[in-house]
Amino acid sequence: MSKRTNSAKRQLILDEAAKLFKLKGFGGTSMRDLAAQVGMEAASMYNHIKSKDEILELICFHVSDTYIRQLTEVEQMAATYVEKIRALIGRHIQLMIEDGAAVSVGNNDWKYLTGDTLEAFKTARKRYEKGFAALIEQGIAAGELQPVNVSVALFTILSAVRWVELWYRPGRDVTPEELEENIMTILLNGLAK
Amino acid sequence: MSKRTNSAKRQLILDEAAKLFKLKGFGGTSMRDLAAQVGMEAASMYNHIKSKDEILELICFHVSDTYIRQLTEVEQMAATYVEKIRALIGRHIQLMIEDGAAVSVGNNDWKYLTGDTLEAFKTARKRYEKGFAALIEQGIAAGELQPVNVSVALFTILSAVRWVELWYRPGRDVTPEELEENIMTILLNGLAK
DNA sequence: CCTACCGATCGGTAGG
DNA sequence: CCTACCGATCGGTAGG
Repeated sequence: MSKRTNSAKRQLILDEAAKLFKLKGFGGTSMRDLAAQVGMEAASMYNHIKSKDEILELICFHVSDTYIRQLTEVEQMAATYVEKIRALIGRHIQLMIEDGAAVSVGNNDWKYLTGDTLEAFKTARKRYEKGFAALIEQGIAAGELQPVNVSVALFTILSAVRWVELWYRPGRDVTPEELEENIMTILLNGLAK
Repeated sequence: MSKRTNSAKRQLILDEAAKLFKLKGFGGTSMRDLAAQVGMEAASMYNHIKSKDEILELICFHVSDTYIRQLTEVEQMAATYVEKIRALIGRHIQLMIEDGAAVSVGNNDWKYLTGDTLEAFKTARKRYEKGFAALIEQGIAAGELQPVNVSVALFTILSAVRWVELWYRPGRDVTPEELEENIMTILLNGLAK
């Protein structure tokens, strides 16, 4: 039971850290800020985590692991390339709605990682990008997609979806379903009539 | 002549600051880092700028002023809404190619602004968003655009374009013209055939 | 989980 | 434009 309590505290620290990093950036968040949010002294947090850097690592790799798992799921689907891309974008949006703070850290604060950890994160991200790019490339080759530059299409999609994490709140007048449908319409069918 | 020299140094400080903030974030960049990049001691920079916060302000408002000027230009064009939106997206991409570091700071580090300055920046950004949204809304009303949610379309476009600042380098195998054309195709005509 | 504290580094100033 | 330095705050540790 003490173990369950400890790991709950640890998770609380990670969750609050993600929120603060999103709000003020990794560099703009002090361990004293975080401690106040969690409800303990800064020194006490070191019973649950090793360092400020470890917090950043855990959040970043939680996000990149999730992304890669989603890619693997979609790759194994029996579907057209358009359907696969649609499924991957959908999962992307879903993750932002469910875990926006962590995604924000993985998008913006990963650059504060150092050494091997930084390299490992970059590698994970590149792997995801390559997998996504392959879907687009095959979709073009199969005649399902417009013959655009693959890199441009990839980053336009990944980027187009990013604002959700900054914007979406449960109180919005747009439901997650509408949101997903609207974004999908713009990216796949275009805004113009 | 001494005035010209001084303001050139000041500009150099601002340019190097934008690059460093983009690379390491405002919170992760020290005045000593910046001084080393500029080629003087930290203390000496205070002959050219008032504070670290002033540097951030100058960069952020340079960007927001440019955006608002571009919006005004486009609003005064005699053209269809689709053409206006196309023109505004084009200017957006152009600015990122020409002044990517400053745009990055205006996108990511504005949150380190404080007090009235922070409020003024938020107001400028909101003004730009409202102007852009109005173009989309009128485009839908005129039957030129798909009847999507205006906020979703606005942020999808603004966001879709943001990766250019992270990705574009003169050495890329894509020219600025191709880049613009490809992004425009995806956003306006859609990726799917 | 806290009090007390460490060395390092921060943004910025004084004085020349 | 530099040397020398300020008070404040940083991430983190010792010891209980």
